[in-house]
Amino acid sequence: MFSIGDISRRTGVKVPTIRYYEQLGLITPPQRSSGNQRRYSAGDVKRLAFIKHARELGLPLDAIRELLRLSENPGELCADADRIAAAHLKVIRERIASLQGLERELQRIASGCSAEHVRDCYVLQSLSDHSLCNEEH
Amino acid sequence: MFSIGDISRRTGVKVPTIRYYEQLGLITPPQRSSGNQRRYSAGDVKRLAFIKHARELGLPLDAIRELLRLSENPGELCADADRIAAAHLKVIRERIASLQGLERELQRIASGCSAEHVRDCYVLQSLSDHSLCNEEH
DNA sequence: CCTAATGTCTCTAGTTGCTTGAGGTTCAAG
DNA sequence: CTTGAACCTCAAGCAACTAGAGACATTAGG
Repeated sequence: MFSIGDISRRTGVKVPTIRYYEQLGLITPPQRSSGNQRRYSAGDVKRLAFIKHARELGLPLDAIRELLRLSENPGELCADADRIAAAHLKVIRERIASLQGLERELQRIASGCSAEHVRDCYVLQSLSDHSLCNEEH
Repeated sequence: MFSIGDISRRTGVKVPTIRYYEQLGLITPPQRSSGNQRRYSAGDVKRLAFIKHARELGLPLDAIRELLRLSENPGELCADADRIAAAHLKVIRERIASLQGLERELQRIASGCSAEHVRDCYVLQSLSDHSLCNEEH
């Protein structure tokens, strides 16, 4: 039996976040001590670690909810889990591509300013005037 | 004199977002028609376009607020504007690097599953067991 | 000039994934 | 038995909007 602080240290998930996950229904309400404090089992720790790991990989909570649901039915086909992972990979790749566009543009703008005063600042001019840009965004 | 819908179409910023920016003090409250509707000047359009462009580049609103303040004092040194742009570029690069780490890991996980059933699913196993990972995250 | 359609007004609440705080109770060590 | 840390609930705050309700304004067509 672990207190909420115990599983927080074990999983790296902060205490208020654990309570928040419980509120969302991602983890089931654990047993309580006689004084109404949460007492977790080893299974609860595993489940929370799963959530933590998935969050570190950037998966949104509703995808995690679905993965948890799947992992509770070991006999089901795992195509759904693969699909969720693949969809998320796609999202991440799109996000990277978009950020790389911004990176190029911002790099160009930020390195293009050789002015001293705000009046001639290329950064500010670029922001004012979209036509100074190379790419779409 | 432009209505809020006019400048929305001109800048691509949605109507409720314009009102939201006014509420935050990013744009000054415009004049009003006799019937209490907002009426904007050409200067307001420029300012809003500036904000839009900066948002498209991913700058947070408080950085934009600072850039707007700078651009109103043309005699000041523009080092601050350059610094804001450079700092944001750094943030973007870090975000890209972090996402690329996730991409590699998720790619590995997602392509490593050749199981049929959830019980043997490599995706779910990887999420349960952090030690199956190659990199930190 | 009237009417209908569209635009605009304010205000509130919802989104995602938490974090922070207030005000109070319980637990564990000494 | 006391003290200090950990825990409890509930509410609100963060970024950056978006969505909806219910009411008023504007404008184009007839």
